[in-house]
Amino acid sequence: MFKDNTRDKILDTAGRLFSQRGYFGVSMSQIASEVGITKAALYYYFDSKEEIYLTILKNTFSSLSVVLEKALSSAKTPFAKLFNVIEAYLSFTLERPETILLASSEVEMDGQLAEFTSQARSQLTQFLKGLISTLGKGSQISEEKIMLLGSFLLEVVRWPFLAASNTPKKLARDIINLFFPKIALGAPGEETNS
Amino acid sequence: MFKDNTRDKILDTAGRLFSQRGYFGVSMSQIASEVGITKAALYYYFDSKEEIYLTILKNTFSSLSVVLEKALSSAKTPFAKLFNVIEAYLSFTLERPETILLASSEVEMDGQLAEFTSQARSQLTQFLKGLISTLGKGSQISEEKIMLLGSFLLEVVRWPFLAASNTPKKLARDIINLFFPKIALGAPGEETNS
DNA sequence: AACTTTACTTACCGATCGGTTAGTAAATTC
DNA sequence: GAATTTACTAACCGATCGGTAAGTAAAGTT
Repeated sequence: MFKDNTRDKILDTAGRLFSQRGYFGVSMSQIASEVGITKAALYYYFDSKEEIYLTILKNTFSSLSVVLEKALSSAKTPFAKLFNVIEAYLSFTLERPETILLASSEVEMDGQLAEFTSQARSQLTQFLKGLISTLGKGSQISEEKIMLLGSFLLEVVRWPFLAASNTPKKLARDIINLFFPKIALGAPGEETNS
Repeated sequence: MFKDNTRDKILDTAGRLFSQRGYFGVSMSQIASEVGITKAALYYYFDSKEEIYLTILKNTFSSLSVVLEKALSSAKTPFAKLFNVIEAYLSFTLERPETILLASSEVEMDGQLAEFTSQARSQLTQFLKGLISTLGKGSQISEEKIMLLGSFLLEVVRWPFLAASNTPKKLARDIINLFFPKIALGAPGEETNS
């Protein structure tokens, strides 16, 4: 489980620190000393502080999209897919608030960072909209609801008191019940095996 | 509308900068130069960077609580109160995302800051819970819903695409419809006069 | 008119910032 | 076993950080 590869250790440590103190709140020396190397060694693996940050973001979003695609294909009915995706999304984000938080962090981003995060965000929104549209035909689901659900999910990771007292499964159930009260969720169509 | 009082100008400018770049992303020199004074002048009005930050937070939360109390007393029926409070809250936060964002910003806060923000947050949650409990007797409203609504409202300010395409009034209506679908909101009991 | 207070500025402080340069012990390649 | 590559360290860079000390022009007080 723990990495002895230095590059990965840098990314893990930096990710944790960035999420706790923000991009500007973390110094290269801090990262280095927590990893147990010198600051110069960071520049052996990365060209700049920004590159470390960007790498963490990209890794996180690529893991997330794998998880979501897996959840999507692990069920048959549209509503079971939706439930699985929401649950997978919640599990992923609530287990690593550190990394997800980065994407919507305080940094008024320049150049690459801005481009990447806005693209990632709209990609996620698109994914959710597409998913919801597969089941929207029969049960009339308003555009407002979809926007609210999308926002809800994109930001859920910021709710520490929600995360603390609920499992992802329970949260997913509550959210589905709230947004789609017509569907009884006592026994969801499929169980994920994660 | 614009302030020529230097102290207020410092708070306005610093608030905007902090919300864009985070606490650590803003330097005292930046604040000073945007205000049009020297860095040393900041220390004539405030003892430290942290004091500026804290002052902004306190001012914002005290304005907010005034707004909420006013909304609460501007309607008679519980549901009209709820609607007015939600709308007032949305108006307030969506109009000044800069300042509200500070309270849940990236800073892993120490001492005073941590104490203040956690207290403010739980105060808001308590306010909402109290409000909802006044109407929860008749219409059964689950604890889950209340928690979700509280989270929703506390974090709504972070949804730029929601804020961009919706008025506070419309958003408030959508949220009420989502959380309390039984109540027809075509014509809310009272209109606020803000 | 002398004095004090207000609202700043200029110039500086040591510490830390992101980043670089030169070197080196150990492992790998040839 | 000589040469090269890997994975770093020690020492340093100019710039900027939060913060301070001393001074000052203007306004207010007595």
